[in-house]
Amino acid sequence: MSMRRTTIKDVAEAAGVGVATVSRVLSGGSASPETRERVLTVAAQLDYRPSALGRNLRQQRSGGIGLLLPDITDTFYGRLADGVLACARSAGEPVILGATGDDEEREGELIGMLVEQGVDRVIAVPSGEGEIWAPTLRAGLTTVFAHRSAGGRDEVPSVLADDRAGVRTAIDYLTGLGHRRIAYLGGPGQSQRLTAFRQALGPLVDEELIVLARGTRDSAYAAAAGLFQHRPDLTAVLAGGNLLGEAAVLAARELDVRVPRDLSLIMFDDVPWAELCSPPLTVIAQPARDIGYRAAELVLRAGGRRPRGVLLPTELIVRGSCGPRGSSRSPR
Amino acid sequence: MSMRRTTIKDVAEAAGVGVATVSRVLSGGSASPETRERVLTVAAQLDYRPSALGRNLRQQRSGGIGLLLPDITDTFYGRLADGVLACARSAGEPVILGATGDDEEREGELIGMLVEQGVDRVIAVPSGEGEIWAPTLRAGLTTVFAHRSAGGRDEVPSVLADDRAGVRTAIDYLTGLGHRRIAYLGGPGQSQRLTAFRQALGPLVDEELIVLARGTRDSAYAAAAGLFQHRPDLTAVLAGGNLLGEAAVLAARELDVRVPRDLSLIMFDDVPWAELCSPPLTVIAQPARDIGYRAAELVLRAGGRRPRGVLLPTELIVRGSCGPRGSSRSPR
DNA sequence: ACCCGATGTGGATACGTTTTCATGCATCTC
DNA sequence: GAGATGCATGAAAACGTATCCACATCGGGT
Repeated sequence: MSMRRTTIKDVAEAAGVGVATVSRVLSGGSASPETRERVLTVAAQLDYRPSALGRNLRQQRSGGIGLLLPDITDTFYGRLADGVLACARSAGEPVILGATGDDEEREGELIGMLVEQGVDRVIAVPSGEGEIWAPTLRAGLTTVFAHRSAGGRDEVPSVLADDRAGVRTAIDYLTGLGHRRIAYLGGPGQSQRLTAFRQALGPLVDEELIVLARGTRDSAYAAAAGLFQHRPDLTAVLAGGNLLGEAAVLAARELDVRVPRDLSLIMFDDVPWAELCSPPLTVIAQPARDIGYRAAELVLRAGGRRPRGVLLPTELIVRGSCGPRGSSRSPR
Repeated sequence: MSMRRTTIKDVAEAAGVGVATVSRVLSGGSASPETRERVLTVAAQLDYRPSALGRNLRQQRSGGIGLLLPDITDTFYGRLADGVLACARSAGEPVILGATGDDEEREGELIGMLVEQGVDRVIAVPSGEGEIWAPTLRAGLTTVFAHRSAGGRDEVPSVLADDRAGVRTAIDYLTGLGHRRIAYLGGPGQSQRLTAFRQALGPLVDEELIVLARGTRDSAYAAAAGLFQHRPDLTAVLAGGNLLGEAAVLAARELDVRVPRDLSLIMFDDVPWAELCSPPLTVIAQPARDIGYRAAELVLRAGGRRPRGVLLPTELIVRGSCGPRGSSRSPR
């Protein structure tokens, strides 16, 4: 009833050769044409599939590539994951997914699990400053950071969107419309964007208009609502992520702040619903899928090389959520 | 420089026992209290982590669980995946993710890859009627279907949302508002919902008002736009998924069909942006995360048992996209 | 006092693969 | 023609673990 999987031994026997030869033929090693032919036909005939288990044990690594994301529910990371999957599939490599929830401890546990599984190639959106990565990195784990680079760990190549340029064009656009009091709604692990914001705004920057939220919807909403209530004089907001943008739209509606008349809104990340909003949201589009794909490429063809990171362009997509500075909302 | 991982042998040596004993202690087998103690402390001291590679090869299976989804970009599947991840993490099991794109061939390839990896437990949203699953199923793969059940394969337990009830309440709601010409926008692999729609509508059903799209945004938009243009007399639409709903909103806006005045719209699946739409979308919420979690539970504690499937409740969330039947749009 | 069962233990084996090494054979070089 | 060189090949080892089996020890029952 339950028959054993056909192994390399069966193939060798059926083909009348040694197992070594079969292994060589299937791994692209050298073999005489007739032997190769025979082995291949026999293997096909027996529907032989090499067991990854045996191979992994032998070469002390499980081919797969690990993917650690803060939240697979976020469409941005969904698209990123999709890119990774696409590239991995074309390479025939399995992808092991883990959700860190932007929590360093959980991230550490997941890394441990990956190592235990013999995974030696990881793509990650690092949660903290990357201290957790130090020991594993030293142990020889091929790592590529995506979307965020971890502070100190600049030995890890990273695939990033050009946040600096994105923020700059957004700010230029807003100041060009006459805005001066511009707020920034930030999420976790985006120091890059935050400094770019400060830099782009220059002397106009108002530290009180910079609000950071944690990764959850509630936290984002609280941050947005608090900001709007506390500073009715602001006329424009840059949301550093689709979650923040969603919160901003929601809070604005709740507090009767009209967009774009009372408030101009730009959101990082172009999501499908940005067009469905009313008004449609002006966004800074990030090539999420490409980020994932490129990261996978990097981690796959890193043959001991330590490739330089990649910076992908962003694009300002102007829709309807920004307008010229009108009369700022009247303080109550 | 590069030192070998500590193996079970090292632990055995350091503890002065045999490898078998160490293995037993760590696997919860029987051992004398003092031996157990000693082994555990030594193991902790050496920071020993059992290699999944060796274990997998030995017991001819790689603990992990496979997860096959049509599209990880879709927030519904994102939430589903999140549920699976949550459950798997609490069990310490890795999750191997694959995106089928609702394509049977790709699904087959992915199954093959999983089997090759030694994965023997799979959660899948099956693409077709499930014929591809027959051989693998017979080979002893523990499988649970999520969100969809495959036609013939009723030997596979499945975790589903109660589509029938969801469709019924939606239709009841719409007919209660006076609607008679109700259209259905369907996606791939949802025969369940479609038949429920026909059944709930009874004699009112108009086959011309049933439109099926493929899984892509373009296809969904084309279906919606085509439907609206072709049949200006319809007054309500049930979209069988968030992608279809998105397309419907977009097409309606493009064609100057006002919601809910000209057209009432109900969408399957409650997504965050449903509230951001104007008007906010009335939806049939599905417990996507629970579906994933329950499926993972099923597939994890299936100790040879073949558990019965699970049916999870849906909920009609009334927002602002449905209204009483007004004057239908005037045919031009 | 003897036997028997229960219990704890360690040696040995097997899992399927890749890779090293030695062997045999054919071809080339001087 | 003898030695050197190259190539195809198979036997064997190794990867780290779980489990089978044999053995020893101990306690209790007859």
